[in-house]
Amino acid sequence: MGRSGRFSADLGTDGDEVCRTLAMSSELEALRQRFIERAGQITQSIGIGRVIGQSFAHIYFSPEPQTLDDLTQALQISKGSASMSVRQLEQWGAVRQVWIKGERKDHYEANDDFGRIIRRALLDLIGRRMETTDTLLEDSEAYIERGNGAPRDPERAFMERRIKKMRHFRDRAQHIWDSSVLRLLLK
Amino acid sequence: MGRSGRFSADLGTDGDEVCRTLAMSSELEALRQRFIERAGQITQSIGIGRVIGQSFAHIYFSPEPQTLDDLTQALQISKGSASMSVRQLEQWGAVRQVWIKGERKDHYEANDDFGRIIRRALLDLIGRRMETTDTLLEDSEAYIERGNGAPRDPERAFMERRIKKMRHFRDRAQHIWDSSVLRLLLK
DNA sequence: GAGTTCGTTCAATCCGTATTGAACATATTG
DNA sequence: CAATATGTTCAATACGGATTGAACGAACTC
Repeated sequence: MGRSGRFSADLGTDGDEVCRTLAMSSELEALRQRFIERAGQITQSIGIGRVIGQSFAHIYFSPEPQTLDDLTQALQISKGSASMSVRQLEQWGAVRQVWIKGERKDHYEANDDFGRIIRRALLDLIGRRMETTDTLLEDSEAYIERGNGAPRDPERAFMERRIKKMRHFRDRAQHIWDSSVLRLLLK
Repeated sequence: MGRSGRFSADLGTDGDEVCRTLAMSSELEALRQRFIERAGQITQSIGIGRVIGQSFAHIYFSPEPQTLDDLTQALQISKGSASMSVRQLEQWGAVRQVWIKGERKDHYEANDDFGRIIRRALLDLIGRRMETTDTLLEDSEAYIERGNGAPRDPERAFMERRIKKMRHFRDRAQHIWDSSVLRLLLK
């Protein structure tokens, strides 16, 4: 009988759920809760939603791979939330799906290489934003270029200076971003 | 009469306002608007509110120092918003107050040293967050330390590994933060 | 000192976005 | 194939934080 006993009908509703997380000492469990709560606060404060952080922390601090149902129960969130948060985490490589023989639900375990996770997330969140501002800067430079022989008014000269400063900063920021920050975080 | 003409009663409502910003070519003005809008989008997306970015961009792209009233009119925001955003910008050194002889309103001009501005803002926004997580990590380590001679259960050993990994990452992040990122941005 | 002009504050409100959950799609079982 | 179990989607909603604006205080004017 053993492992396959989970299919016996007499257990009723969700009798198999109790085995997913072994009982922890209450103090250890309290710390675990605090980590989860804190992770939620962090992700919320950087604007990617509370459940993302909570979900990751829950999986990270679970010895066994966790299912969506585990998340809905542990964090008191909806099925939809659990699904979306896990998919986002997967996209950043923060969790990976593991197959457990004989189980139908999807199980997820945490990646503990934080450097890679944050690198991917930052690339995703910030990387694309830099591009969108470029067109505006280029339009401005085109405008300046175009009117180079035109009569000089102070208004125009002022804008020219400001735009050049922006370009200068933008290029330096790009350089720092590309060469330093990401490389440092990775290894 | 000239400059003091602003006190003459016949001008009524806000006749003096028209002189604050010289008329720009409509194309230049359009670019200016796009910069302001874009700045608002950026600051909003990083979670510090839209008006902060808009206010800074407006001041940055104005040849003359700007007043709170200028902001409320140009950005269509309330007096309160203008006041709060400028105070925040001042705290980060993004704008500074300048005194204009014979004027009662406060005037602000933009700092164009973006490196310093961002450095200060990041220190303010992120710096303090790192501290708050520390206590939790320290509590966890204290717990581990305390029970060092106790009977080993796998649950506990697992948590111990995870907490150690967190600590390791946390220290490295702190190091990168302190030594690299801020220094790079500054000069 | 009464009357203005400005800047600040903070409770009330508004708005955007995170979250929900019912409906749907897909896979699995007997 | 019907029945069940699971994951996903997205329109509706709920919630939190941004924004407002009335009330206040401070500084100035006559």
